[in-house]
Amino acid sequence: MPTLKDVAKLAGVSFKTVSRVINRSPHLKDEMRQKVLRAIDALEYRPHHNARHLRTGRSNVLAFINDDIAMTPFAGRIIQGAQEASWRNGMLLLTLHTGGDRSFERAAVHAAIDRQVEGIVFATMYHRAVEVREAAFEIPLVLVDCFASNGPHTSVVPDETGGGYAATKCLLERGHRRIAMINADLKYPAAVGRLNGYREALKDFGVEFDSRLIRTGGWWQEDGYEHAISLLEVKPTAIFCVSDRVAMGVYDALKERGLRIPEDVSVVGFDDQELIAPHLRPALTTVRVPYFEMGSWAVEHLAEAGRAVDQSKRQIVRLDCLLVSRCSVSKPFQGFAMLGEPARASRKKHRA
Amino acid sequence: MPTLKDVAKLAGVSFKTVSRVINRSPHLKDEMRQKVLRAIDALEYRPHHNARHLRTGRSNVLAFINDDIAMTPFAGRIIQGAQEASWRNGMLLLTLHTGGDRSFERAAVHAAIDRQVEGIVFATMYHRAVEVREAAFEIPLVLVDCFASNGPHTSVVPDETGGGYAATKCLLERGHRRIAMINADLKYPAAVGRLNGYREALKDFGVEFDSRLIRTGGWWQEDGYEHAISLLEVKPTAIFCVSDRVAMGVYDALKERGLRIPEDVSVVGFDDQELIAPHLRPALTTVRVPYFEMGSWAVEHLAEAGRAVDQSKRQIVRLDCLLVSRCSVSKPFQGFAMLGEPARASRKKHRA
DNA sequence: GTGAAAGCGCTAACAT
DNA sequence: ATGTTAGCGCTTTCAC
Repeated sequence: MPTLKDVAKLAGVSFKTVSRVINRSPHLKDEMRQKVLRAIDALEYRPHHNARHLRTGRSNVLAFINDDIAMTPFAGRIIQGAQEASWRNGMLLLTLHTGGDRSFERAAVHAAIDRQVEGIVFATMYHRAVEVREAAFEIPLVLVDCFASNGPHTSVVPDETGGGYAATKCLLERGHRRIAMINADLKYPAAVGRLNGYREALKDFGVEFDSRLIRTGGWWQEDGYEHAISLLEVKPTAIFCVSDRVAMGVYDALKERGLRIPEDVSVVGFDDQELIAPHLRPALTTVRVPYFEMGSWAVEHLAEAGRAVDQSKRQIVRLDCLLVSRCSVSKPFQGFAMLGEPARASRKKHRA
Repeated sequence: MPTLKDVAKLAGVSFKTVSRVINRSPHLKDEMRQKVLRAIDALEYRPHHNARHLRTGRSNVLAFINDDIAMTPFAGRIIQGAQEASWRNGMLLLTLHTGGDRSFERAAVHAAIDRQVEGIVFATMYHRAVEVREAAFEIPLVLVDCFASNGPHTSVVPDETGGGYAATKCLLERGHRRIAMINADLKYPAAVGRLNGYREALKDFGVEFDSRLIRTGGWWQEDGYEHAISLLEVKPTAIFCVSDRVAMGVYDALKERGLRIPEDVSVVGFDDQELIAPHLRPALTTVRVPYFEMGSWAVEHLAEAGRAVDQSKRQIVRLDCLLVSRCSVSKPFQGFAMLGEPARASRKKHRA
């Protein structure tokens, strides 16, 4: 690998002049610059990034640490956002995953710091509280899809409440009044936020909250299936699901009972999983979580922090969760009328 | 940040002695070592990794470059495998994604080389041929889930044929003879391999290949749905799907026609997507693709190459695709008998 | 405008 | 067994 000196020798200048060319120093004769540029080209010289770093103290590397990347396609979107933002800012990402192991988490942070990363992005695979280890205090840190349970730390999370509101509103606007919600356990911030959004929307439309329309459990297809079955007794005209996977289970249950979506029951999901939502029959109306944007926000924030080191103003930023309209929502029972079937009969079938 | 010299001063030794302690040099008095260790502890000294690298020429960093990480949960498994192997070998991973953009790919490789990575793992989100850019020739390279169309390069891919064989065999062993396959376009190596495996298994069981049982198209639920509908005319007792997503579509079609899985038709998928396969009703029997293992193999190979630099013996390694048995496969029509229904009637229903 | 010298934090080679 | 010197490839400071 050629070095500055090799280039200088070939160009017949001091090696400092080469350095000046590379760093675009303004005080340089043009002929000098051309000579050097030619030599650089000829040797295919590329600056030794780490040597530069040793001198300047800037590594231009960020660490991306996450608890588990393999189990969810979300992590990929966060990384992608972080990655693109890094690239824009001339930085690279050192990625580490901890598998959720606390002692490994500590080791990962240390490994990153030892590599002189300029900041750490810590992302979790679902929205939750995390305890920030002391080691991470040494350098700028941004939490993604999680927030610190101990002390203030900059963090970026989805606006779950806004998402729940958007999902419910789209149902209310179409005329639904008996809207069920299949939620996850309230120990999850996402579940709490989405329920709050649901209640707020109800209130704004003057619909009274009815706890009999609420189910609470897990995030999975199985949960959706079971709760949908039990919900049929309460005769909802629409079901808001806490996740796309729950919505999948709801689809199964509804179809099994001979109910059509959206003619008989409208369904809204949450997550906009590209592998699932657009490919269900009918394609699922759902809420998009801004994973990409969170990853990118985190890195942009870190890059800014590098310039103006004001880590003092720590904050929790909530990014919008937007509704993605597809085909699983319609007016209540409209489909029956359109098909020419007597609305009463279908109603009976549904509510039997 | 404290340096070697700070530690040396505190411990009252030369700074080279400290270096020796850190690098576990054998020739050291124990009292010396203790003194130094105490000073290191007191100052919370941590070696400056990049300075060390500058001297030794070893960065202990690998680049993980992939075309697109966000669109598939597979990428996460590859990264995870690569990551854990890196950690075992004292290395870290610099991740970059190219978004499939060729010029960006080039830039990414250069950025990685400029950071003095010791090797590159290049992974694709689905099994395919890639053209390796000249830039990548400079340092050790391993291709994951893809292979080089130009010249020999070490690469690790799934054994698609073995996977197709395993899926088909499990059906044949249960007594199925009319086994349909919903495949993807044959421009994909995965589709070719899985079809070959299907045919090999058929041959081993003395079953003649029947092209009317084959459908070719895309990877998605929609494809599965449409092909399943058209397949019902040919009365298969089992359907082998090229992907879990295709299997999802098949489930939809079968259920819509009142056919039960596996009682009326057995279904096998491919991919073992943890978000889908175990949560379908019934849980999907499928074939696991060794993403984790491929990622980890790539890094282990690179780490070995670092020790014994024998890049000459380039190779394509195929890793096993194993069957994951769940509930979507049974003997042909067995369910009808078990339910006490006359087998003939059910047969009629199915083949009508 | 250009060059010479110093040094970032560390390890390798040679002393002692 | 420990210390001294040199230098990895680069940028910064300060002469000229």
